Amino acid sequence: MQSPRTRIVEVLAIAPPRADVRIKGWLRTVRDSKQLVFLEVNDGSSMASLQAIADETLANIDEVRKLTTGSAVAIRGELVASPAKGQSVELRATEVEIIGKADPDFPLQKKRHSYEFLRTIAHLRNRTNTYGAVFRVRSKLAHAVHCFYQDRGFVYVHTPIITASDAEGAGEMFRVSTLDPSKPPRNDAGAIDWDADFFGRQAFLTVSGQLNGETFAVGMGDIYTFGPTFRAENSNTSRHVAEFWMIEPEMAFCDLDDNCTLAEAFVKHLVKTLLEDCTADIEFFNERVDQGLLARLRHLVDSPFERMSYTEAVARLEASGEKFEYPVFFGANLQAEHERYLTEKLIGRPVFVTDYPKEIKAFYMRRNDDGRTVAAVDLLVPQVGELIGGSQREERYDVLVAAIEETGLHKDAYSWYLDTRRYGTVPHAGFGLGFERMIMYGTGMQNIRDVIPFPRTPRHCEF
RNA sequence: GGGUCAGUAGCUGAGUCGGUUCAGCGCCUGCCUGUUAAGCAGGAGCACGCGGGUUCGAAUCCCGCCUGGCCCUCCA
Repeated sequence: MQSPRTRIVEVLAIAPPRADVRIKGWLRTVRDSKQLVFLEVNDGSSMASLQAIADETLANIDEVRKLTTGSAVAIRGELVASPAKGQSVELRATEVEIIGKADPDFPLQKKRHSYEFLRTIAHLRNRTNTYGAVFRVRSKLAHAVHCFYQDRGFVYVHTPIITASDAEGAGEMFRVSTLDPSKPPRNDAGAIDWDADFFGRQAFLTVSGQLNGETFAVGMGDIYTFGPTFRAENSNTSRHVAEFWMIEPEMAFCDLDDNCTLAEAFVKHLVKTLLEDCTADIEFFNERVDQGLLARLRHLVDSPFERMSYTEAVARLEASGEKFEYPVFFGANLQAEHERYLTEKLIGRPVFVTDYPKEIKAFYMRRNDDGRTVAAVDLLVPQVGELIGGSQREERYDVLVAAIEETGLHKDAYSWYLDTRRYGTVPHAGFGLGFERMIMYGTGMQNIRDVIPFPRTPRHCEF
């Protein structure tokens, strides 16, 4: 059994003096002189490190003196008020155990590295201030997601990662197969014989748990999913990854308006959690990453999100006089430049855009009475763009079948989905929130590859 | 997939009207100091992404390729 340790976040909260404090962690820096060696130890439990002082009374002081950044140590000593500036307490070591030395070529220095470089050492970057903070925040937010829904009586549903529905229209999918790609079995017609594949049919990684989630909502009431999602799009941008996490609540007896209300409460709850439970980390981001962060987060919590229809959004964009690369007109997809202008310039905070033309949205979205729009909603936020996409679902069987056929899909493939509209159908709605994009918004980090531990993007699947 | 910018020591950058590469940090050695991106002195380390071409001579000009960043498309 290993000897006990106290996490540094807890040690820093102790009122000195306190004898026999034991910590374990990794050295952020070592400053040595003739009599004293200053060891800055971080164990990931907090932004702050603990300074330990070793002197010549230690038997292994010569070894300690030569310790390099990145080495793992266990230190035992007395926690005392620090006589020098820079820290309120420090650990006067009576014992320094060298657990694991770091080779001198440890790549993390005591100075700023570029995010690009740190991505190439994603296995080590959690040992930096920035990424340590990012991943502590990520963990807290994940917990907050569950708290929010569990407190409201939502049921957490584990929708499948592997799916055979290949036509949800949410993007390119990764194929899941056990066939040998160099010599796949062929049928008489010469085509690949998917019947011989593992599932006896084509299978893919899910692009959304929504359709499965819906089936649970219309039976269990309010449900949510929270899991990985996959898109095989060749997207090379700062806000797209091939594997990301998404939260998808789905509510029975719920319309688009209720949907927006929940989404707003959800986002605000996550931001409140950040402000209350991640204070040190958020302050760090506010100082070093995005100076406007704290003000923006506080403002978000206090003010209602804007809501406007797509029709109104188009009208306001047209009236803005702004020159856009892509023209704005009813029926056009809102481009990133339009969305950014809306939320950053025109509104200045998060905005729900609702009721899009049916032609540019998915088949399952509820047809509005005007005959030309559907009950869809996107939540646009400054810096990040689209944070949430959702809709009220088409609960009317005939209308849904017509929409499937209009889209050119085969209704047979959706028989299980259509069953929910045959057996006790009810109005229901839901949305998907991109977890990484939420973290970007909450931390001010500008690249999605820097808020997920090991990002998967086109041509990148290291670690 | 399209566009655009970039690729110089381990890292961050400087250097280009073409003429034997620099600085800081890191690393090694020593000194000094309750230090804190410690300080001081010394040292090792890069022929400049790869391949062609122009030239007496190219990191610096031209062509191709590779890699990365960003933007657009896709969406979360």
